[in-house]
Amino acid sequence: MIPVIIIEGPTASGKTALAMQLAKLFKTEIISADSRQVYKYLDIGTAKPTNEELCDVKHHLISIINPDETFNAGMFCDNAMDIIKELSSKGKIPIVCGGTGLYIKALLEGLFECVITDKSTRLQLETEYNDKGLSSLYEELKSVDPESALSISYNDKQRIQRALEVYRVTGTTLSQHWRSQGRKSELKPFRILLFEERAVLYNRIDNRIVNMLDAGLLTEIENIMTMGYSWSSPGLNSVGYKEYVSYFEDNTLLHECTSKAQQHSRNYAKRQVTWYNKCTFNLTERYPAISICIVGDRIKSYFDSKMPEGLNENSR
RNA sequence: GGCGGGAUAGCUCAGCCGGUAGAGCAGAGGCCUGAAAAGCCUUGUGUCCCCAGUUCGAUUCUGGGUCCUGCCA
Repeated sequence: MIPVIIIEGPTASGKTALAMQLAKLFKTEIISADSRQVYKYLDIGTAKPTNEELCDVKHHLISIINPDETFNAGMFCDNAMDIIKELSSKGKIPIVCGGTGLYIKALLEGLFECVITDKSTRLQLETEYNDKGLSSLYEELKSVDPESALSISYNDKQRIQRALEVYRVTGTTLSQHWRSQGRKSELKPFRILLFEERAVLYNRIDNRIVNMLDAGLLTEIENIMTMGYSWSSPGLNSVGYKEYVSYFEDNTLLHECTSKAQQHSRNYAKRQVTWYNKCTFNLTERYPAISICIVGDRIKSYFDSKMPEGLNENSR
């Protein structure tokens, strides 16, 4: 079992700052579990660590793909596991830090075996959706994989298409894949959740968006467009960016876009909190109230006998 | 000043020929197995601006008021 420290929490809860402090304390590196920070050039709006922080502590899975590329939970797991093993072999406890709950769940619990690299089926399903409508796709799912259809809403286009895609490509239903999926995790995680009172968190979020503008968010967007990317690039479909389409394209007032961005960030934070409600953590704390020394000790004693060879010296 | 348009849920607005009212968004709660900052589910009693009139009954019609707003001056 490989020890890893995992830091989770809703947006603007202080994950980056805590990760920095723990990385220094344990002389280790950080693996970002963030579906947006993987994008190059989207720096300000995704609240990436600052250049200074990136120099200070080595970060992984940040700025690794272009705005017109896609990333997913499977790619995250593959990449993250490689890095985790590498760090672990050097006697370091990797710190996984990020707000993309699915990525961390996938890392800890695994995904079923299904590698779909060809995008033609997905495109085909999109065509069928446009031609015949969602209900037709849902009917197909009901006949092919009634079990999955039962748990997927007839309105949930994304999941209906996904379930059909899996079936068409692999010849096996999604529910069957899940049933035969193994759940052997190689990781021994120490999970930390950063929480905050709703009102305080919302306030932080609102301020953060304003600070992003001050930090040059609009210029960042203009630069990305100048590089040849467009609003249809997957990376730009992110909270804190997509709300500004109308500012650039339709002359919508800046403050209207900003208040939308704030609103969507709050919605996002709420969804994250709901997700975390059913996860179990070794430590639940507020930032910056959290004491690094105490957390450090808790982590050390938790891993105590599970430390890889040489780790104890490294962490002192 | 003249001619219009409007006043309905926190916000933007629907309400056909009169029977006390709904959508989207927000808010609240929840779901989540390769798009997850995505996607989805549940949840809507409010002086229908005020006053009078017509009517068995008015948010809905008529008259008067008040306040917004557009065009012309």
